[in-house]
Amino acid sequence: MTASDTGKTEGRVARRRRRNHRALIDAARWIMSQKGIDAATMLEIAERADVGAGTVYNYFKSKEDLAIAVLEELMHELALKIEKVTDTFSDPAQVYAFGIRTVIDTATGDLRWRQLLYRSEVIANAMFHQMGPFAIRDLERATLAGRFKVDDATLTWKMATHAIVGVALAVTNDELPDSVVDETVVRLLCMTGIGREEAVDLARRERPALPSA
Amino acid sequence: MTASDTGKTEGRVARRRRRNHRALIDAARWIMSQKGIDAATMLEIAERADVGAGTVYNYFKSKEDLAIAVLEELMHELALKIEKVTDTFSDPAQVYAFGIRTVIDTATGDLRWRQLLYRSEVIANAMFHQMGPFAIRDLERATLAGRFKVDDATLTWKMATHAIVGVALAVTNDELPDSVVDETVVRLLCMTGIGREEAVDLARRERPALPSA
DNA sequence: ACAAAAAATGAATGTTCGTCAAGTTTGAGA
DNA sequence: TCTCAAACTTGACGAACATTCATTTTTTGT
Repeated sequence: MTASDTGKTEGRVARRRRRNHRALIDAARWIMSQKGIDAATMLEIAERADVGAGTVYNYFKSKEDLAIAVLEELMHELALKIEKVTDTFSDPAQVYAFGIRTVIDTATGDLRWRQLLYRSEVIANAMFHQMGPFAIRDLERATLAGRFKVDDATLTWKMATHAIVGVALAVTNDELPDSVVDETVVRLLCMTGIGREEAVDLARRERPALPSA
Repeated sequence: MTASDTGKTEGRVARRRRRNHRALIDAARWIMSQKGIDAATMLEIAERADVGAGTVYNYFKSKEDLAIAVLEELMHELALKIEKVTDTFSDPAQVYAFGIRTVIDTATGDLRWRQLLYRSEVIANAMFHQMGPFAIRDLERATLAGRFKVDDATLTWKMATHAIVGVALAVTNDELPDSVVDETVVRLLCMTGIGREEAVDLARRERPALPSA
């Protein structure tokens, strides 16, 4: 029996492997989003994906491995959606502003995301509470002393900064009023060097809805 | 029998409560630092603290609760140590630079910290890989188009930024060479508005050792 | 058609968290 | 000093779970 007898050239096996892989990620994504990573059980995921309990381990080394796959996919999809919407924007600053805003909104408003990011909340909280007050004071002093001014910084770092801060903010706050998100976006935009007034303007501009699929 | 007969006015009970509380945090801290939060078992912690397995739950609602207490204490202690060293600095910019550097160094170099911050690694990684490339590109475009310039930003946000980015960097990289940490500190300092040359200078200055206790 | 290789299966294993009934300590009043 | 109720401690226990593995099923090459 040759490959061409059993199906397409690619082979049934490869196709089934892909189907199972997909089904597992989909199942894990659904369940983990509903109950959080810890509360989701491997058996439940396996059942929903319609495979035996042991089969999961042919596809993912461990529960953590599976959770990573889910997180990566979720973030990748969000990035693509943002990409799609901003494709039509003419102002590149607006593209960026929309991206930040959308990441924050999604992490704040979508309960499924909250569940998945849950654990980082603990760490972000501890950081804010324990290190924050000291660092703020030091920064203020250095600025008052005229030692810190403003200068443009490396793009990569600004990016990392914005993304992480935004999500940390989103995950750390239970009920984030719209006005706070607005102000946050403005402040993050200010860090890019744009003036505050323009940042306010950018943040206020109407935002198209994300594509749902 | 009055309170004064049984010990100090405060009472034996309160004292034992404090002793146990301390012993539990100490034990949890030791064990969680060695094996990570997940691998540390409540029984092991109880044994090391010299209390019954059930007693832990009279002091902490859950394992997570205990882990939070440990994290907060650890970070608070680090903040205090930094405070102590920088007290003698004359240049406030140097105070800040030292703080950043020390947080990064500690999170990178100290295996105990790595263990405790472990889970955020997953999220930070996913963020960097999935959102990073898009955000970088958007930022570049906005900058090339002349839409983003440089301006001073809110102190609080810069603080949050620095702390989180530094730790994310530290936790996300397995073997971080000194030169990379140097460069990182310089970049972070640049974001405060100080010029690059001075940032390099600040980062290179000799750093006193932290107090060990 | 057959046997060897690969994958799937789900019952069994070994741990773990958190609970709880039973026992112990505490300290105010008699 | 003795008594008693409230508060605390204890360790055995139950339920739940991630992961393993011997067995069965499917696939592949000849």
